[in-house]
Amino acid sequence: MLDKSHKHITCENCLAKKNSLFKSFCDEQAGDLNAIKTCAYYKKSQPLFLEGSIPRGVFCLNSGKVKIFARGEEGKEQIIHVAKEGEIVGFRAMFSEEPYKVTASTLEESNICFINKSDFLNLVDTNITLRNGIMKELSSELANRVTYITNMAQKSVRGRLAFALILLEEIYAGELINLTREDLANFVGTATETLIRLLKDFKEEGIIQTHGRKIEVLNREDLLKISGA
Amino acid sequence: MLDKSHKHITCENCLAKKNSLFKSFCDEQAGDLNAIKTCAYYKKSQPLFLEGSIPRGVFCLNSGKVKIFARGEEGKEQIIHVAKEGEIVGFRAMFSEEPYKVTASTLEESNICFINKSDFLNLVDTNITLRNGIMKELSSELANRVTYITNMAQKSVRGRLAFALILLEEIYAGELINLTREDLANFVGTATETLIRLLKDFKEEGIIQTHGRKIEVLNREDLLKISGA
DNA sequence: ATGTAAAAGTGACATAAGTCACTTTTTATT
DNA sequence: AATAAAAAGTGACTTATGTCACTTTTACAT
Repeated sequence: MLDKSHKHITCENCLAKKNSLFKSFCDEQAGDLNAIKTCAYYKKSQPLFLEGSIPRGVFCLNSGKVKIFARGEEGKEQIIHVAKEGEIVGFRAMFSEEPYKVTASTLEESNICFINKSDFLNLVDTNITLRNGIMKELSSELANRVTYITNMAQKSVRGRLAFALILLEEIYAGELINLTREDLANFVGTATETLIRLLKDFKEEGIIQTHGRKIEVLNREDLLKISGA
Repeated sequence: MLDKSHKHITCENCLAKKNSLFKSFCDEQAGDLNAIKTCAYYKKSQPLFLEGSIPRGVFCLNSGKVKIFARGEEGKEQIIHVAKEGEIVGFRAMFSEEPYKVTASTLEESNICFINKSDFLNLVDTNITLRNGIMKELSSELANRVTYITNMAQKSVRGRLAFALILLEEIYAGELINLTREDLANFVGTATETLIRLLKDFKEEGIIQTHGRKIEVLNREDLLKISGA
């Protein structure tokens, strides 16, 4: 296998930049960013950081997918978010002086850059656009989580699965949804067996189709309806 | 009944200030704040703002309790937070250019001050301590919601009720918890009937005691154990 | 004080979803 | 290619929780 561990990504040419909090950066600013960031290749299932550890900086996803999860009392993972290229992971922890409350781990091979905490905070202090972007991002995540909580509290598992598939279809834009059944169950908040049975129902109803483990959404409208109920 | 509708609270003397985001404010700053804020008395069950409406400023609770809730598909309230004196309600919406995603409504009679959006944003722009406090607050709320989501997804209703009672005991510090059974059910995320039955169990187990509708926690340790499971 | 509406509480019943114990299939590794 | 290990999937069973249809109690307005 080709060793991609030292693949270099320059911020100026980063394809993910346009979807990121750094989208406002001009070439010069991107150059500055490039100078302070480091780059790393992650294999599938490698952690970026662990719950309980001390935050040292932020992770900027150039390619790949990363799951962010907490653990419930019995250690069961609760996946809070699946991050894709362009997203900055772990910036929340930069502003609270606390250890991580969640773990981040790659779902597939990924290229991920790292910006040191003090460099990042320095950037936030000096760049008003970036700062406003971050405050807006924090706010809108907070609003998203209200929906998330309401869904968890009020919807059936079937409804939550439908909602999760809609979200994941957007995250996997173009590609097929590629998660283990266990990860998907931990995102939806249910038992793996229940999840498999519900996926089977959706298949029989012609709403989705599977290609091995990968899931293709055939009828987004139906999912919306089911998620609404 | 005494008309309290024009009761004036000065920020300099505000008892809630020490628990608020303005705790760092010196007397002079408190005076400036006092000059821009307006004061209002709210009766029980009055809204501060409604889901879907345009945010015009923030609300600073001098006394009383306020519930913040979203509505699920069938219109069922999901209470996300119960705010108490000292808390600033609605500041999240100041940074996203979007309508409110939640409704805020008093749970009891309350004295609540209002700071206009532009004045508030101006304050945030010019006062670094306040701004850092807000970013920290946004971050820690985000972290809290991770726990909230995990609880909703993984705990039994009994466990969630135990957890909710622990939170509410802190919010109603000293006083007895005073919520309708419906509100409590909408906080826990369950049916009112189920909630009532579970409260009965807790009473029979000697974990809580009721005084009319008000709830007194007798054994916090047991609640912690139940919430853990 | 009294009537009315809202809230609290109870009972019976249905079922969505969890658990356990498996088998089968897929995926990696030597 | 063979083997082990992980993931996917199935079946049987239990139960926690929601729903509906009530009664009783509490709180408030006239």
